[in-house]
Amino acid sequence: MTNNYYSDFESIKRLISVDCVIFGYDDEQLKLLVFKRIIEPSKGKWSLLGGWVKNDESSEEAAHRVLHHLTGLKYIYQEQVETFSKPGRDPGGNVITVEYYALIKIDEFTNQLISDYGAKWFALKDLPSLIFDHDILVVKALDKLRLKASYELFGKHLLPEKFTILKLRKLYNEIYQKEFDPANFRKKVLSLNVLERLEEKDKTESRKGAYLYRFKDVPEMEISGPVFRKSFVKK
Amino acid sequence: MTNNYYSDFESIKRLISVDCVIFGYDDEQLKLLVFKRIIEPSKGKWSLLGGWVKNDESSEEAAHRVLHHLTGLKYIYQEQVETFSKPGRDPGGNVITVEYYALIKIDEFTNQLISDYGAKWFALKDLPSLIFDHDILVVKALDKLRLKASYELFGKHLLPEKFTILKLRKLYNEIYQKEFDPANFRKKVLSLNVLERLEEKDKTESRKGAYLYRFKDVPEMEISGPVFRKSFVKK
DNA sequence: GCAAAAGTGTTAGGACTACACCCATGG
DNA sequence: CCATGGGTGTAGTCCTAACACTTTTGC
Repeated sequence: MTNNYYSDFESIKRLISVDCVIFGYDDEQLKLLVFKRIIEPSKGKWSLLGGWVKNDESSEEAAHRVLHHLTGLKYIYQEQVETFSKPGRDPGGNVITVEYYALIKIDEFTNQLISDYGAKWFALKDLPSLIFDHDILVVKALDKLRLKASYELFGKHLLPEKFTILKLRKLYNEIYQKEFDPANFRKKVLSLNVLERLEEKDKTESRKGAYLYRFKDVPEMEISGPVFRKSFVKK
Repeated sequence: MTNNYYSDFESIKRLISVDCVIFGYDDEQLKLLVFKRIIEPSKGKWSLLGGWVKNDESSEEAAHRVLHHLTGLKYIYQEQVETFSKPGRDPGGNVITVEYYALIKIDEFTNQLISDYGAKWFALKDLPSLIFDHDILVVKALDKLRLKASYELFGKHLLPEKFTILKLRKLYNEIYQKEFDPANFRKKVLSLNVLERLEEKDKTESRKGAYLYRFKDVPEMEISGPVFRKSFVKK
């Protein structure tokens, strides 16, 4: 299928991989899924989920393939972050990596798959040192995540279908490592008009009980400016 | 130098290219430099500046190399945008492209180099259709440019060393395709404290004459939030 | 004097912060 | 009845939009 106008350049072809920074949210903590590497070099050390990009697929497809294979989920939110190509970044070969982050609802898939792969969820602050330049990749993914969460109401892909405003606020607290004011957070979030209140209350976190909300079924939440200004956080 | 732990994967190696969206600002218009393609396929059609990523270099280095070769400039501002890898995106072969945008001060390099390459500056609105997926790459670069210009005072790499507030405002008008209010723009921009007023006036644009400014010599302008809110633009 | 951009001042409104305050209820 | 989160209200602050107004100077 592929033409070969470029057949003179066989010698500068390179291996392409994808690396996935997998975020989950559980136990009121933002967590990352990392893996005990099963191939050399650095076999046995912690790394991000990776995989090769095959000839007949895009990096998006490759990332989706490895994520699907791991989790069994058919839809996984993923977003391209950045591409790393410095020679020597992978001691095993001259590999270019396209980085993605993925958002997983931890409650939706079994831990069986995780243990099969020697994987483990770590809270951000407990994350061990990772191989190669993967520590940098994590920082880049977090930056992108934070940027995204500042431009649109975020949480659809990390929280369960139904959640309280408190849960959402705690997620934001985690992402920005700051305490949002409960009253102001509530008003701001509801004013965005992207949440739908259900006629159901959750009483596990308060005597009074809090309404459950879910994200409205809109194709994409378009907000033409920052959701949260820098000063929206206390102190 | 390179190990070959991955020698089983020779067959999925791919060609990597860089494509550069080159922005310039001249005649009060934001312009793009595009090229008459000199190789097949699509030889003779308009395209972005591209080049192969060699084995011993990163994509950043490759982009810098082709930009330097074109312009003769030793420092060029460039930023990675996104990576495109869909099979078939380049009819000439199975090529993965890392996209960069670059900012050029049009007055700083000769048009000789440009004509040697069959290149031409186009104002955004006059841009012809480009080969492959390059039209999409241009949109992505513009999005990234606009995002950047909303988070920090922008123009250092597009304007001459010395410029008036009017020039800066017209650049912002161009980037956002909107009319900023002269009085408010001035106050906002000066309040950011990143510009230095020179004891020099430019009288070409008004009888009264306007002070020239330049960007202060700070390593990087750190602003922890949007410079311009969405509502900063008129109407 | 007039036009046109430079530059300053002012006012109104919107958004956000901080915090007070009431509500509901399980223990 | 009290502690706790749920939820509402509000004063004050900050930011900015809109626009009036003065300045300067070449023509």
